[in-house]
Amino acid sequence: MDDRLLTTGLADEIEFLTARARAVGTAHANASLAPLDLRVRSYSVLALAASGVDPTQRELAEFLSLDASQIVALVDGLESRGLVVRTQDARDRRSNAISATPAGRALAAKAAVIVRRAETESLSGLTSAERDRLRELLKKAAFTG
Amino acid sequence: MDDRLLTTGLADEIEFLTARARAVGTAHANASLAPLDLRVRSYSVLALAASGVDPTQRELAEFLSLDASQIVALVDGLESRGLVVRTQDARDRRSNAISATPAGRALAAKAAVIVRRAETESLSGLTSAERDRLRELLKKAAFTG
DNA sequence: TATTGTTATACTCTATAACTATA
DNA sequence: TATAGTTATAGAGTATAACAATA
Repeated sequence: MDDRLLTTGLADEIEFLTARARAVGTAHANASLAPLDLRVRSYSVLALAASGVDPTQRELAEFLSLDASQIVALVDGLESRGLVVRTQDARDRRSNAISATPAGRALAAKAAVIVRRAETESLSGLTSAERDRLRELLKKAAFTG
Repeated sequence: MDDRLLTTGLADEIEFLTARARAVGTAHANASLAPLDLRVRSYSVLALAASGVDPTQRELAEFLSLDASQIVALVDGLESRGLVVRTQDARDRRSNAISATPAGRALAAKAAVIVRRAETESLSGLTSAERDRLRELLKKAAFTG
C-alpha cells in the first residue's frame, strides 16, 4: 500500500477509518463464510437466533441497525433452509421470536469459528491486547446514541 | 436500546461492532453532509483531491477500498459540479491526477468541519482520550494486510 | 392510536468482466 | 503483456412508504 495518502487529514477521521476497516473486514468475512452459504448479515441473524435469547424481529432490526423489512428477507432465507423458526409470542401475537433449529445451531457454531479466525487474520497487525482494547472502544462507539 | 442482545457472543465480535459503528456513523454523516449535496463517499474523494497530494484514480481506489469503476463515477460527479479536475500525467498518459478547484477546496473545508462535528456527536459516549486511542487502533486495523 | 411484521419500490453500494489507450 | 481508466451489468445493501393484524 502506497503511504502518500496516509498523510492527509482524511486518514485521521474515525468515520473514514471505520468505513475502510469494515469494507476490508466484511469482504474477508464474506469470502470466509461463502462455503457455508452465509454472509455477514445472514450470519449475524443466525448467531443471535442461536444464542438462546430468542430475539424478536424488532430486536434484531435495532441491534443489527437494519430496517425491519430487511430482517423479514433475512429470516425468510434462513427459515427456508430450516436453520431458524418463527414462533408467535402468545402474549403479543404481533411479535415473532426467532430461534435456531438444531441444524441452525450447528451451522452457527461452525460459522462462529470461521468468523473468529477471519477476525484474527484481518487484525494481524494488532497485538491481542490491542484487539481487546479495540473491541472495548468499538462496543462503546457502536452503542452510543 | 434494549440490552438483552448485548450478552450474546456476537456483541463481542469486532467485525460486527465495526459494521454497526460504521452503519450508524455513515447514516449520521450522510445526513449531516446532505445540505452540501455530498455523501461520505463523494466527500472522501473531494477531501483527498483537496489535500494537495493530487492522487491518481488508482490511488483513490486503493486508499478508499473502492473499485476503480466506482472512482470514475464519483470523480465524474464532482467534476461536473466544477469541484475537481482530472489532469493527465505527462510522464504516464494513462494516469489522471485528481485535484480540487478553488470551489472544491472551499467546499471540502466546509465539509470537513461538518464531518468532524458529526464524528464528535456519534462518539459522544467516549472521552477525548478514548477517541484518540480508537483512532489510533482503527488506523492500524484499517491498513493491515 | 401506536406497534410488529409484511410487501413493494427505488436508490446506493459492491463486484465482475470486457474494452481502450497507453506503457 | 501489463496497467490506468472506462463502460456495462448484475447483485447486495439501504431507505421509504403503505398495509394488515394486533395492542
